[in-house]
This record gives sequence, structure tokens and C-alpha cells, in this order.
Amino acid sequence: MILRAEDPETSLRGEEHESLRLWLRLFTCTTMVEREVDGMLKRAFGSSLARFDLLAQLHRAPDGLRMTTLSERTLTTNGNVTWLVAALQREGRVSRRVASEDRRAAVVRLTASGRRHFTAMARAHESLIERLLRPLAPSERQTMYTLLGSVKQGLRHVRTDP
Amino acid sequence: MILRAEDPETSLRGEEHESLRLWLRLFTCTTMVEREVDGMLKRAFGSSLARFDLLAQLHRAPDGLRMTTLSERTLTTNGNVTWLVAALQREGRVSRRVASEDRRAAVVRLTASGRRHFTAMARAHESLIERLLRPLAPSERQTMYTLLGSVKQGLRHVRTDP
DNA sequence: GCGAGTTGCTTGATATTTGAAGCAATCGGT
DNA sequence: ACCGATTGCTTCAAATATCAAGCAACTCGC
Repeated sequence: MILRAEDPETSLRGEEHESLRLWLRLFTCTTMVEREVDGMLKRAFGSSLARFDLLAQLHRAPDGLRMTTLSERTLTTNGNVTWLVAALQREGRVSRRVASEDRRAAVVRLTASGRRHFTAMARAHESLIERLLRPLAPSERQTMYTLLGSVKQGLRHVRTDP
Repeated sequence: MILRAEDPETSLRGEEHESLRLWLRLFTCTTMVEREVDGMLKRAFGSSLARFDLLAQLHRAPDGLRMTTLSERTLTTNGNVTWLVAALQREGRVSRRVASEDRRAAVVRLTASGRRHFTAMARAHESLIERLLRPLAPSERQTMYTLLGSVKQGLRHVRTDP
């Protein structure tokens, strides 16, 4: 889903709406990259971006993560995490057990197979991203990274800070 | 789905992987904004980002668009567009008719109701985006817009230009 | 004009995602 | 220890999205 207004047919006039134009382009670019990545992960690994993302979270948490933490970090709903973890478990990529401190909570972690699988995907993922972002010079990437940092920072307070 | 690696636990080391870090942040920010927007459109208009996007395309194409064009512009599958258009048609937001030049093709356009609905959503959408991107100064927005322009440009040739 | 390839779109089976509701375990006083 | 919130997760139904066929309407070259 893309709103792209940067083409000739655009209805936006002049310098006004700059935020909007920026968002449209941001959205377009991200979605395009997302589709490239998701497609690659599906074709080459029978996986998906959503799975990869979840595995990535677990990869940097050797002690495992709770369902809720996973849903916060992957920015999806708890129901979706339940579903994804179940799928990944069937595929043997993750294991789960009841948390010792809280019998309601589940701790999910990567299995050896999951770790291997993730590592292979991560390699392919990185080289694809490298390729897709090649048009940006290192300093430009840095600039953009910084600018996005402040956006991200601001997004934290959105709900509470109208 | 977010891969965020910018937190303390990150496994990325130093200046290498800058592309990857940038992508992760890009993805995070975009997804967060997407969720804000989608939620707002749902709560306030009983619509969604996907619908809004489709309507936006039609809004700037007074003569209507073909299904295929819609799927290209919204970056989704043709099957999804068929579904979305059917839903929007049931809701009275769009109309469709067979193209005069090609009896296979359908031309979709906004109805008066669709136009009104879209206009209202667009207003709310713009002010939300304005608010979310407020942390960026105008010149920064411009910079980012330009940088994303080259990324977008590069994405066009990805498939053909390994 | 004809038949082999395209194209434009729909279908149907699946996969994924969301949102709300439900259940059990834990927590905070009391 | 007991009760009413709260929390952590799952479930279920419904909304979306994807992918692979499938079908009809075009196009071309002959």
C-alpha cells in the first residue's frame, strides 16, 4: 500500500505539505524494500520477513524472550506473536517453556536449528540491504540514520504527548 | 515486524553494517507511523490505510484507473486489489465499469461519496503526519526527501540490475 | 481471419494479521 | 489468607494479503 504522490499526477502543490510528501516517499521506499526482502526470504529460505524479524529478536536475546516482549519489539499484536511462535515451533526454529517466576508467562528461545537458519538468512538479508541502499553514500546513510533517530524518538511520546 | 538493532543488546559492531542499521531504523519508524495512521483511520473513519491508499490513487486520477494500475501503484497483488475494490464498492466509495477499449479491463473511479470520504480522511491524515514528523526541521525533511529519492530511484532497477 | 501466445482480472485455497474476549496466575492491599 | 485489579497469553472470528490457477478477451504473425 503506497500513497505515492511524487509522480507527475500529484495533487500536492508546492512547498506546503512537505511532511506529507516525505511520508509518502518514506512509505513507498520502505514498502518496496520490504517486498524485496520478504520475497527473497520466501524464495530462498521458505521463510518470511515476519519470521525473520522474530528470530532476529531472539537471536540477540540468548536467554529468550517473553511473548509480550516479542510483540512489543516486533510491533505486532500479541495474538500474532502467539501464532508466529506456534508456526516457528512446528518448524523447529524456536522452543518455549513456562517461565519459572511466573506460570502465566512463556519464555521463547532459538533452537540450534533456528540459530543456524537465522544466521544464513541474516547473511542474505544483509547483502540484499547493502545492495538496495547502495545509492546512498556512507555519509548520507549516516545523515538519514540520525534524522530518523529524532523521528523515532518523537514517536515514543505520541500517545501521551498530543 | 521490526528488526531493531539499535538497542544496547545489538549484535552489530561498529561502523560496518551501516546500511543494515539504517534499514532497521527506517523499517521501525515507518511501521510505527503506519500503525498510528492505520489506527486513526480505523477509529475515526472505519477505514484503513490500505483503503485510504487506494482511494488516494483514484483521487488523483479523475478519469479512473485500471485494476492493474492500482495494484502497481499501491504495491500490492492484483488479487488484493480485486478484493479491496469489491469492498469499497460495497461501501459505495468507488464505482467500476468495463473499459470501452478493452472488454477485459475494468476502470475504477471514486464516487461522490468516495470523494467526500477521502477528503475528510486526507485532512486528518495530513495533520497526523504533520504532527508525527514535527521533530524534523523543514530543511531536514527536505534532506531526507532527497536522499530517499535516490533510494527510490535505485529500487526501480533492482530486478534487472543485480 | 486463425491459432498461439499475452494480458487483465477473478477465484479459491492459504497464510497472516488484527481486535476483542476469555482464562488463569499474580499482585496489592487489607 | 482473601478479593478485586492487573497482567500474560490464547482463542476465535473477521479482515487482509498472497500465490497459483483459470478464463476470457486481446495481439500478432501468418
